[in-house]
Amino acid sequence: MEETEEIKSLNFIEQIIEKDLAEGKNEKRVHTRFPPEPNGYLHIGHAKSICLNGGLAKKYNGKFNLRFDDTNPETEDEEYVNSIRNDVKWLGFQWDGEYNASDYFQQLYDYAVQLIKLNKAFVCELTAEQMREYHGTAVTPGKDSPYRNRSVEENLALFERMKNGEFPDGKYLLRAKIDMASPNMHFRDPALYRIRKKHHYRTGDKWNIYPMYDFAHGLSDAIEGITHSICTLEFEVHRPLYEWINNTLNTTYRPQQIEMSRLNITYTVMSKRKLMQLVNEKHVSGWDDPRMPTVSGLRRRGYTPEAIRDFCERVGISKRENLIDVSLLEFSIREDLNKKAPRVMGVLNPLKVVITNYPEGQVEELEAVNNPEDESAGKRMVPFTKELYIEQEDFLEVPSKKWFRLAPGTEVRLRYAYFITCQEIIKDSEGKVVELRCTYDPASRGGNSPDGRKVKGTIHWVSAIKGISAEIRLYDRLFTTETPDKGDVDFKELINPNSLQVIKSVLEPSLAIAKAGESFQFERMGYFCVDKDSTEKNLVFNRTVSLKDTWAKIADKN
RNA sequence: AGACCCAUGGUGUAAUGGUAGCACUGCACAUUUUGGUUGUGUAUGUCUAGGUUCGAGUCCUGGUGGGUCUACCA
Repeated sequence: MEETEEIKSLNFIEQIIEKDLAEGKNEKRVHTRFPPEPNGYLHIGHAKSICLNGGLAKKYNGKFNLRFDDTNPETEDEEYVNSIRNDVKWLGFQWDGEYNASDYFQQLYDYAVQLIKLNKAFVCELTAEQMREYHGTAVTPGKDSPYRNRSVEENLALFERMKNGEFPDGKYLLRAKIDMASPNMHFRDPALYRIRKKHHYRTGDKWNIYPMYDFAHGLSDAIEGITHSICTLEFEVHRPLYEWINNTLNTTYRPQQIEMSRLNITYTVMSKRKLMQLVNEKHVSGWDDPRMPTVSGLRRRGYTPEAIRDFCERVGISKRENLIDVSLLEFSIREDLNKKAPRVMGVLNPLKVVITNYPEGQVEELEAVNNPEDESAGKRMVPFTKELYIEQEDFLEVPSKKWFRLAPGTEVRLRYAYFITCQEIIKDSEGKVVELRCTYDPASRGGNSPDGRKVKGTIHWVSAIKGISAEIRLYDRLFTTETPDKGDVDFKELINPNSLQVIKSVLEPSLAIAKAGESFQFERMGYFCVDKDSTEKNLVFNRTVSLKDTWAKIADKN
């Protein structure tokens, strides 16, 4: 046990933590946090962050906070807070403390006052356009604001009046006094507080000024005693400012910001802004549309927390740009569902089969295994009748040499039932095959012939009279290209028009009592779960993911 | 352009100066009452040029390529 742990390699963040621990840094504490802004639903990139931060706290016997980074009253909302809590919990993580940046508004204000007193901040009244002008560019230094040398007293008075709501939005701005010539743009007297007379979903109308991210985030981390503050790569250039603020204000705790790369997955987009657009412009049915890479969408699609955690583990932690093949996500869910999902038979696209030598009106209950991967799942009975449905794609009038399934004159096994042989094809006026006449071998009951005769193919089936109908929603990737948000065309033009296909199918009767959220493997077809739209009268299933289909690959090649 | 960051098979990630490994994907075979699962095998890799060293994916320098920043968003 001890040995295997030592063999397992550490990611770069774990290496930093173990070094800190070894050096006795932070009183040997590990305290992480997940700091979402409540302005959208969580996606699988957030899930990765939750798994990392929550997992690190668990691994190093530390603490893990959930903190809503609610410093922008214009975009944030309670609805998002609730969905975020729900998603984090569902993923299997329990936070030690739940906080809000808005809990610290008074402390943050006091810190700002302190900064003014240290002559490290000033009230500026340049307009946004003027600011841009004074800001300089990457190659040219900026210019000092003409308001930069106000007295401490004047700054204090102005800042207080900003707080008291004496000025309109945008009139004044509290800025740090650092260095307008710094090559790091974030050091060019960054904005700390802006006037925004907006109702905040938690603090109401109490505040007329709101702190900016750079000011609020590092201080919130310090206030909570966070030791390792993990964020994504785009905040790398903010780190000197993050440290400047905590060092200048001489906070008790000095959390360390560590940046890692974002998660990207092929054939989807992973930015809240773009996901929001898909929702608002009705390209999907909502944040929880099963095609969305949101936690709620994946959940509705039938993904399990275990599969998502496994995926987040597999993608790894690093600082390079990456693009994870969506097949890795599919691997994780297949692996989990393969162990757990009960097997059933469902015919997606039915083709009628009449067993000509089977007694009219007879119903036999045949025994079927619920899960070959899990003996404890037990067995069930499936009704067999003279008229059945099989999958349209399991019959081919002119088969290739590698075809194992049904064709004129060939024999196949009906799973858990009988060997049948196709004797006759019935077509409609357009030449489409609408019915098959087959004979069965009564001696092959259960699926084995006493004479040892072998069949190459086993296909699934459902009794035509005992089967139940259901709506099945088949999902495909939401976009037609691997990286819809790269390149010149607008990502919405790359939406896959066939990402949702709704069909009417027929399922074995045991599924009549399936509950919303339950997952099944429809043998040979894939994993399906009951959608929340499902009712007793109209069963609705989502296809979570198809099974690996070796035959489709062979067929594709020809 | 300036600052910062990154560079290992198709993809992702290990190797912490000493045999380039693992996973996904692909391909092949075996097993199979799911063309599923499982098992076995296999293909493909250290961006480049120098340097340090007995020895470099790892350290140093230059180049190249990619990313980020230049919001009163986070």
